[in-house]
Amino acid sequence: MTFAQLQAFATVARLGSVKAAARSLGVSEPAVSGAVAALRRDFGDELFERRDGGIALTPGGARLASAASEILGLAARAQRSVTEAQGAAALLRVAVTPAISEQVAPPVFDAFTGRVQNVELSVEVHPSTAFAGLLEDRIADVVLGPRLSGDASFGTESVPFLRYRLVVVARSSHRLARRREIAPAELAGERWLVGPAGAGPETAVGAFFERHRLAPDEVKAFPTYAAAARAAAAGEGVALAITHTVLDDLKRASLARLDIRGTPVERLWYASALGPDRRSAQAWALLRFITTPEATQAMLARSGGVPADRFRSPVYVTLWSSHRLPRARTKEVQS
Amino acid sequence: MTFAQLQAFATVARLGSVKAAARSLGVSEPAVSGAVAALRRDFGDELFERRDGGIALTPGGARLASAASEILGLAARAQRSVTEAQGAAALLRVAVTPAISEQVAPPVFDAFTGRVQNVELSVEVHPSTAFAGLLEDRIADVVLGPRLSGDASFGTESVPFLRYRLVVVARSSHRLARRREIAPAELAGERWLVGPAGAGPETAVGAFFERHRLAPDEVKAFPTYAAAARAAAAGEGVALAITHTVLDDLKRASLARLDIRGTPVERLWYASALGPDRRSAQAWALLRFITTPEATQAMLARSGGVPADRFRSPVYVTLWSSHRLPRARTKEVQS
DNA sequence: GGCCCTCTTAAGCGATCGCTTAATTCGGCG
DNA sequence: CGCCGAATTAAGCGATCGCTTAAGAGGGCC
Repeated sequence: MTFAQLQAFATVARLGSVKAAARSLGVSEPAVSGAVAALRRDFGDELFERRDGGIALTPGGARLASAASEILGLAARAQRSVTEAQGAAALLRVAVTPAISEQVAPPVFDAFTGRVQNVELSVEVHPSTAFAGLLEDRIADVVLGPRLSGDASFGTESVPFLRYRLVVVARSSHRLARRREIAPAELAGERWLVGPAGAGPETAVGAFFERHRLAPDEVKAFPTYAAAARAAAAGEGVALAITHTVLDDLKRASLARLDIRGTPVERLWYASALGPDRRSAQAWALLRFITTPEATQAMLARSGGVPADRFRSPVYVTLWSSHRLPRARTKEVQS
Repeated sequence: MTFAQLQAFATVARLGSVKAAARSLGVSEPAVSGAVAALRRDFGDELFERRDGGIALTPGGARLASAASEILGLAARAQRSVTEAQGAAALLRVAVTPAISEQVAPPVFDAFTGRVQNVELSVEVHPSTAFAGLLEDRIADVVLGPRLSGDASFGTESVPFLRYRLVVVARSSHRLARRREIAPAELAGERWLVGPAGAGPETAVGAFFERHRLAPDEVKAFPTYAAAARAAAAGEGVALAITHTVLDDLKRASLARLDIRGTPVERLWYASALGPDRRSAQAWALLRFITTPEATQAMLARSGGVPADRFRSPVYVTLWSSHRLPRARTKEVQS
């Protein structure tokens, strides 16, 4: 698989004809046909077949066409981005959990880039289970989320940067809203409204379930934590929320805190990076900055929104891409 | 630029040493060094330099390392995805606007995949300005959003699938909440809360501004439309909202509709695809389905959330990637 | 300076790429 | 059937790839 082959196939898929693709690329027909033949061998898939005048992509061909477009787009972007980077700002790659992405990242990164000169941030959203690999593979310089667990933390350093409290919330008219000291088991029958990360064991909700041996039969995931809280306010169920993000709703009584025993749950978020000797100057700066009162201030200020122009900056945010980390497998990838 | 070269460089960046990378890849040091040298020539960037024992990436090198990881990951995923697709479901690639993505896509796609066998959906979020190119380049089979404009619609077919109304909303205690027949100009001084698409001319908000010659000096963008509505309920400003998504808030009076002259604004969303002869069977199916009462029903049902397991399915969602569409430029990309 | 370690350059070699022209196969159509 | 357009296969050729071994080049460090 080469870039030229992908380019040829992508063009064929786009134009729906080998002949047209050859013309468009300025080469002969067999050149294109040969490139496609090579891909066919590689993938063991016909990719497309002739069908009444035009061509019809096979399922595999459709996937490859999609991937090829993406890869070529990325390659072209890389070209631009590298050449534009001559003497430009250093790139600091940060990975965060979905919760942090929504609830504290925008203001704190805003403050950071305002404070530190010559840094450009790239933020990606990943499940915390991937964090150790991201650091080790140098795909991220800093990760923000729960502390790296046990053996995964080898060679890394974590500093806590924010303490937060989790409470169970529901609509004010909820049957448990006026009760005191409620046993966690009473929540068993509830419908749980969770964020985009779901309720897996690596999430705060999952940990809460595990701790209290809850196994709710109804869990509904929302594309954002704000949407989950909103649904809770609408009476659709209960949610585990970070206190300072729902202060307003509690005050306005559109949400009520359920007084579950064992809550509020206190937790810490950590900033992690590789060891001091394997860490860029920018990573140092972020680790220093994120523990300052200024950063804490920014995170606790009720946000949820960012200025329009800044939000539209070309920050690449990938949600739940089922992204396999690249391993050293030249032969397979390249073949 | 070849995959092998990218692999070599990514490994060097990851391990912080040419020697270690060579060992890891199972080749000699000059092999790795040579691959990096080729990239250096291509990009005209040093990529990294020796720095006290290890190496330090240049800004360009950091960008390339990041891009290389992504490209290799994508390539590996493509391998898997194509080989897994043997006799599998056909892939239907749909592009939607941010608004549709949040407010109608989940239930309708849910209903569609439940109805139509043997289809796998891939949904990407793009600004509607990119739609014509996505169809023409066969990156998307169907796009959902505003009608394709004038010359961009050549060779395509659009069918309207949902009529919706936009109203201006604010907190119930807003100074304009009890007024009638308000002149749009009175909104000039307000702070506008908009969705992730911002307030560009291609958005509904932007069109509203233009129509009434409003040029608000304060526009705040939120990562979701739900968050913007929530902020409006908190009194942070006014928002343009789709009526059926805020029915609950209006009923509970946590939001009030402002009776601006010219509102409600009626608009239509269209499903567009290439002409009938250049369209896959799956695209046909979606275009047919999306105009059925069943689909309309699904879209209007108040949602905002999707079942947990389905949401975690490997649907690739890209938000505001500043993704350049690939053009036929073999020489440059491949060099 | 001398030594070690790491990265880079040089020279060379087989395999593959990417392209060409020419011939062949495939499918629809009168 | 015979024709035609489109796609593929075949054969060949120069350039590049990707790798090797061998020989420089550039720093720390004693």
